[in-house]
Formats: sequence, structure tokens, C-alpha cells
Amino acid sequence: MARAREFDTEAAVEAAMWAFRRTGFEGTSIQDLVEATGVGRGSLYAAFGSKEGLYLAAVDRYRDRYALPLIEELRRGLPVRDLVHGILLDLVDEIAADGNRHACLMVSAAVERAPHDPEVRVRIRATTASLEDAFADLIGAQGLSGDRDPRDLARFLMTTIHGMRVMAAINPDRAALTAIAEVALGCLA
Amino acid sequence: MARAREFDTEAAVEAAMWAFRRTGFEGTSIQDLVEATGVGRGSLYAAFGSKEGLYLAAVDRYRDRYALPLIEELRRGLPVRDLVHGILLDLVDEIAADGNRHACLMVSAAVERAPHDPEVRVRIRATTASLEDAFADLIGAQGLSGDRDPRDLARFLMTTIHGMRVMAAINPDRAALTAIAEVALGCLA
DNA sequence: CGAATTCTGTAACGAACAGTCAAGAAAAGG
DNA sequence: CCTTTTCTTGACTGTTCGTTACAGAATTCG
Repeated sequence: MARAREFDTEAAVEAAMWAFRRTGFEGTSIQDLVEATGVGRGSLYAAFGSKEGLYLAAVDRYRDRYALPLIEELRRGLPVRDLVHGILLDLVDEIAADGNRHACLMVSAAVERAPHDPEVRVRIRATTASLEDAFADLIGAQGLSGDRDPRDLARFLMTTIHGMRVMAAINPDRAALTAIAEVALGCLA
Repeated sequence: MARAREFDTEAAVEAAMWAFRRTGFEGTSIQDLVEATGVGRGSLYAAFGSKEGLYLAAVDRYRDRYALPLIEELRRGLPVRDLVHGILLDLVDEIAADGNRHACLMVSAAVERAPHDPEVRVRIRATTASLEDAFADLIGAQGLSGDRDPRDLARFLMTTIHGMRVMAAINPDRAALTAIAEVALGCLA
């Protein structure tokens, strides 16, 4: 009924996500976001309301595009050890491939924004909980938890994943990260 | 030969450390630091040169006051499992005690600043490496690594510690963190 | 008691900040 | 074609940013 939006909303959010991931919420200015997305200031505010609104959209996109597919893969019910092994090594590959020094948006948001922004907190908690659930269900279903609660093992895996992101930010060393993944995997029964 | 400094430098750096830890480097303004330290703008610049200078002093203080004592404790050569168990549970206590939602300055600096500031990077790397060394030496000396390289186990422990800080930022739940610590401890032979 | 030196407090700097707004451009319905 | 509605653009708001400059206070040495 009126003029159509000229920019691709998803592409803009994707670009914003990378910008936020690289320089954090406070470290990324509106001007940075205008340049990263190629969308004008006014349009950005019309579409997302505020800097926080765009940040939340970026966090949601991270969940939809990176966390949910992982959960889907876990729901396929393949052998846990192989699955986790693959997930951790893929993580190492991703980190080592582009010499990436930046933690993922999830870790960055958890550390920088979750303590200050309830909206971010609830999103990060929900995503982490979903991943935990998927891990726990899988471990429980395959009886691989030994005498431990599958949920504790799932939380441990989440801790390892987050910890590896931090380690990568300090030093993105493929060999070291691979070895860490192997040790963690050894904790699964 | 001249007027003496009125403020306590160490106390100022300590206060700045807490401020940076709470709101990050970009999220903490000079005005915030003036209020947190009780030191005037001019004096702060005279003493530390710049915001980055004060941040580096805070990172150094974190190393001296929190990382080095930990390393000293590891050098005492007590049984590894008890030592690590104690360290992880102390960590949980610290997190749970004040319902702390903020990751330590080390994790915060690693995620937010290390990718952008070489000075921060070299400091964080050095501190992490020292802690790794201490863990590795201890594990190696007590022959507790099984068929693994003690250094890999040490890196894994650092990953767990960093990961627990992130998990705490998402949800500072004592029971969950305790369980995570127990699982990680199980990886030590 | 000066002279020299270093600190403190405040005012000010230009730049960058997040956010707003009005005017024009584009599309759809009548 | 003309109205209506939405989107785009870019100038603009007041505020806050990190940093500097400077005057005055305090301390030590001669």
C-alpha cells in the first residue's frame, strides 16, 4: 500500500550481528552500523527502534541461524560422542579458519550485555537452556551419563564451548583447542 | 621534592578494576572512573596517561592480586585433585556469594579488549600461560595425566574456569556451577 | 622565606555519541 | 492522475565522549 522497503532486513541484521560481535554493543556506534549494513540512520531507527532493538534482532538472528541448526542436529539422535566430537572440532575449525579473535555473539552478549539488559539476559538464557536440553536429552536417551545427571553433563559441555570461545579470543591456536576438545570429550562416559 | 600525591594509587586502580569489570572498557566513561575512584580527571590523566593506561593498570592489578596468588597456591605442590577441587568450588562460592553477574576482568578483557588492544592481549596471554604452566607442572609432577599431555589438561582446566565465568554471567546458579565443576574434575585421571 | 616542582580541580576542547525530524521519493489504491 | 502511506535521506538536536590546558594549592629544597 506504500513504498516498499529498499534494504534486505535479514541482510542488515546479519551485518549488524558481525559488527556487534567484532566490537561489542558499547563499542559499536550507530555510524558503524550504518556503514556495516549500508542502511541509513533513519531507516535503521524506523525498522528497529533503537540501538538496543537492533542488537536484540542480531541476538535473535544468532539463535535462529547458529544455535537452532545445532539443536536440530542434536535431535537427529546420532551417537553422542561422534556428534559432540564433530561439534567441537567444527568449532575449532571455525575459529582457526579465519584466525578469529572474536568470541561468538552469544559469549560476547553474555559477558557484556546480559548483566545490564534483561531482554538480552532472557534471550541468552533461553538459547543456552535449549542447547542444554538437546544435549541432556541425547545423553540421557543413549544412557551415556554413567552415574551423573545428563543435565550436568550437558551444562558441562556448554561450559566447555563457552570456555573455548574465550580461549580462542586469547589465542586462536588450533592444536591447543583441539586438545582441549579431546579432553572434554573424555568426560563423556 | 614536590607536592605529594593525595590519593592512594592502588586503591584507585582497584576501584577502576571493579568499574571496568562491571561495565567493560567501552562502557565505562572517564566520568564513571572519576566517581568510582574519587580521583579528579586531571590527576587520573597525570597518573595513568589515558583511559587505556588505567585499564592496563587494572589488568595488571588483577594479575597481581588474583592470578599470582592462585599460582603460588599451585606451587605448594598439594594433591592436584584436592587443589583443583578447592579452586573450582571457591570460584563457585565467589560467584554465588554476591549473585555476581559479571565475568572476571580476565574474561571480560579477553572477550572485549584483547582482539583490539595488543597491550591487553599480551598481558592476558601471559597470565593465562602462567596459570597453565602452574597447572601443567603440578599435574606432570604428580603423574596424574594418564596418557595425556599435562599441558592439555592444564589448558582444559583454564577453559573450564573461563567457561564457568561465562555460565555465571548467564545464570549464577550455585548448584549448576558446582555440578559443572564436579564433571570437569572427573577428567583428571 | 622564596624558587622549584608536582599535584588538584575545573573549565574547556573538538569529536563523536544516540536519537529525531522534516522534506522528498517511491509505490499502491482510487 | 492524485491521494495516501511508507521509506529514505541528511541535516540537526543536545549530550557525552576522551583528552588537554591552566590556575592555584601544597610540598621540598635552597
